[in-house]
Amino acid sequence: MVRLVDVAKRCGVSVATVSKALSDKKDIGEETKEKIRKVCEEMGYFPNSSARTLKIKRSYNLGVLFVAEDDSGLTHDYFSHVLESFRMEAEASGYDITFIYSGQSPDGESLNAPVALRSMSYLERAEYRGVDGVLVACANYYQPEVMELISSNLPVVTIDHSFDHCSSVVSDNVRGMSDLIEFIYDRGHRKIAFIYGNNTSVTQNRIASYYRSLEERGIDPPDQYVRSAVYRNPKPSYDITLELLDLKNSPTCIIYPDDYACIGGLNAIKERGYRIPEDISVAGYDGVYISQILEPRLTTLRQNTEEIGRKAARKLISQVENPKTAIIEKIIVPGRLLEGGSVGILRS
Amino acid sequence: MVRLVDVAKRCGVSVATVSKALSDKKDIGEETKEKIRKVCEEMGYFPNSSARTLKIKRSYNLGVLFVAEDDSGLTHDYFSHVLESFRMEAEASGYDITFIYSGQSPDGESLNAPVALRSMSYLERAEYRGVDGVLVACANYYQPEVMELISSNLPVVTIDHSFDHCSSVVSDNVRGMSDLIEFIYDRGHRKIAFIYGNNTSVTQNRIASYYRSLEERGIDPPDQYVRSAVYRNPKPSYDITLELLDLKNSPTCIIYPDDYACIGGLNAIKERGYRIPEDISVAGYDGVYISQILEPRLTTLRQNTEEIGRKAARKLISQVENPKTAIIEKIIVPGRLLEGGSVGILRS
DNA sequence: TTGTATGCGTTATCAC
DNA sequence: GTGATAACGCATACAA
Repeated sequence: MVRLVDVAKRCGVSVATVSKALSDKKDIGEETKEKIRKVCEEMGYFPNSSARTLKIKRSYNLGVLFVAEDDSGLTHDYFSHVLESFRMEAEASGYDITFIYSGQSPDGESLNAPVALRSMSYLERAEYRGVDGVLVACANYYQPEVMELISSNLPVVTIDHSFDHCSSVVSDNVRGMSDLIEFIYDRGHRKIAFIYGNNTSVTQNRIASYYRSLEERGIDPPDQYVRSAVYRNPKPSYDITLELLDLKNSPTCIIYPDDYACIGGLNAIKERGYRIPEDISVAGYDGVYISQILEPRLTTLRQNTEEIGRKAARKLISQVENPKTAIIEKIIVPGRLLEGGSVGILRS
Repeated sequence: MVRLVDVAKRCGVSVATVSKALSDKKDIGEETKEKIRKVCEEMGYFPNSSARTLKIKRSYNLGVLFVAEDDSGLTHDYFSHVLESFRMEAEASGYDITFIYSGQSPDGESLNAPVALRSMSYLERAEYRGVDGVLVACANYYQPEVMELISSNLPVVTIDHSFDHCSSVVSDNVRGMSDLIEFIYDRGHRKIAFIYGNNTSVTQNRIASYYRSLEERGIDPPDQYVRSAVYRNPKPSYDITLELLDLKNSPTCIIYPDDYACIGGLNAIKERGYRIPEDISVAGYDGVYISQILEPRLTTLRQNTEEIGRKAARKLISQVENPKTAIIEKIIVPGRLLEGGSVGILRS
């Protein structure tokens, strides 16, 4: 590794001059700057981020905390897309990304901790690594450890959940669900069932929006139509679908927690010998890749993960770079209806 | 942030004593150590990783480089699973993970670079961040920038591609394909087509293994049966499937590049009005989640992503921690056949 | 057994 | 305009 002093020697100037030249300070002569830049190029000089961070207390590194309910971690379709977009935007602004996790190994002992101390909380880990800010995406935001991080002085942006004291980027589930209902209603459906996922604020918004959208259209769905299942898990949706199909007053369209869960429904429907969308209509949520390569393509609501990730990165970075003028903000990102072909037109 | 000097003061000892106590050096009294540890706990002390890294030249941070062909990045199913497993193993050993990327933004200028210099190569970025080692997963390993990284002195482990001078963890594609062929053959199929993906060493291994496995069974597949398509893209596989179905001597079973591409095949087959597996059999590759919730479940070869990620982390860390005794090694991880139901039994 | 002093590579403050 | 020099927080060789 070539250091500042190496290029200083080569240029016949002091390290201070080189440092200032590279920061483009105005008290260095233009010719000197030019020469120094040239030599840096030649020698392949880049600063040492640890030394730099130590000195200026800015790491140009962002932490990412993701705690899924089912430990799916990075393999979670929705989050991995958000993260990818977040990463690209952060990178474009010169920031690196480091995962944050608590040192809590399964057995409660951290094997190779930097020092012989108890394991760190998320916040401690973030401070230890000196990240400038943290992106938090979480199934359950009310874990004490997560709350500690969110309540800290570190810039934090949360995904799909809002706190008073911290900016957030949330997918517009209210609008999403109402768009979905509108589309389904307009195709003639009146008996619309909704199988929802695990209890989170996202789910609550979707349920509320489901009821409200139907109410606005003079529909009061029976309780049997609103059922609880599990995100990304086809089995519960499969079971409930069979039950719904067996109702004497069965729905003509079923909305699922998400596209994966919807596949459980597809299997149940196939098993009963019904065709989609001729005999029964279905809709998913998320608009994941797979939903659009199935035949028929799923009617679903594509969440705008690119935009969510990008906005989250921008917000977090602006908070890091302008702490004074940063305002707490809840950014709502609308999704887009993918019409697909799984919701049929109902003639009365 | 509470520093070493803070706990030193509180304990009435010097920073050196505290530092050594925390590193559990044997030249510090047991009572002193105990007291220091207690105070650290109370004060919530944790070291500053930048300072520590600067001093000892070990960051306990691993870089991850992933360059996909299609910019799928983290959203790539196979890699995200490998990475998740890698991450968990690394974390269990006290390592953090940072993404490595070149500062090359689309327009060739890095907007917010630490200093006014040209953008960094992967290697330069890794050195800049001071990572202890790098995991490389790449569609094309022969890019100069990737080669530079792999040829450097930094410990590197590659995924699914081997170089002489650098350890690798590879999925056993030869065995995987032969297991698949064996299963299909044993169910009575003799006319087995193979649609393969983009040209990589992985693909080459699968093709070779396909030919060899058939040859061992006295089968010489016609050229029309071996076709080129694209990974994770259903369209090319869809098109080719139609062509295969229209052959006068059409195959009884088609093997696809991967499970996603296979879905393109399913659609083509459905469109022709054929049933799976009664009229035609199909097999995928990868064993992604979706493949096992479809009906019928796909016959496919599940790559052991957990094991690949875990082994890669272990290998990389051992290389970092024991550079002297580290041996270059190619670790081959076998997959597992998922029988599914998409390959039918053929009676002659 | 503990403390003092030095340096890791950088930036920033102040002289010159 | 440029150059010493003192931090930043930590680890270690060496003194005590």
